Amino acid sequence: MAMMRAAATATVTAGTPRGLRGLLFSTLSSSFPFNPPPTNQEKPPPAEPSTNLFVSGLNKRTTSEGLRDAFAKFGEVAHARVVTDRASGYSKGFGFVRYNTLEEAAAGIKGMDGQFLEGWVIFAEYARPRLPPPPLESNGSMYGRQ
DNA sequence: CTTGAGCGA
Repeated sequence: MAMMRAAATATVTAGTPRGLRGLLFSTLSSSFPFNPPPTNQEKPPPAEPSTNLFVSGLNKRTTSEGLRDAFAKFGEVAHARVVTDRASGYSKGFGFVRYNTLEEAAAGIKGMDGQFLEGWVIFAEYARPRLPPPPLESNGSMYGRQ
């Protein structure tokens, strides 16, 4: 009795890894060849063209002046601002740069995107409009509307 | 380090 069990266990244990591995590999290879990623990873443009530029990856010590000076090489910078938390006064690590024309903005993005600034690689792309104001309707604010 | 806030001219 004992030898039967031992023989069976040994046989199964010895043959399991190879058999399973070969089977799985074969199945996976047939089902998933080196095809391109099945995930529909679309790559839409960063944002619609705008004169406002969003720059991220800034160093904590980088200031609006540094941004303006860095982007002024590709066009006239109408406005440059590094976002900082006014509550604590700490830099959030990103900023915004506005040009007067879309051509300058595009030049600034293509010229500064992926470049190093203050020791950090920065990313530049078109910025989106700021957070929209909430409808904010509540009792007391309405004076007979609705 | 990845989407900002200000109001005095």
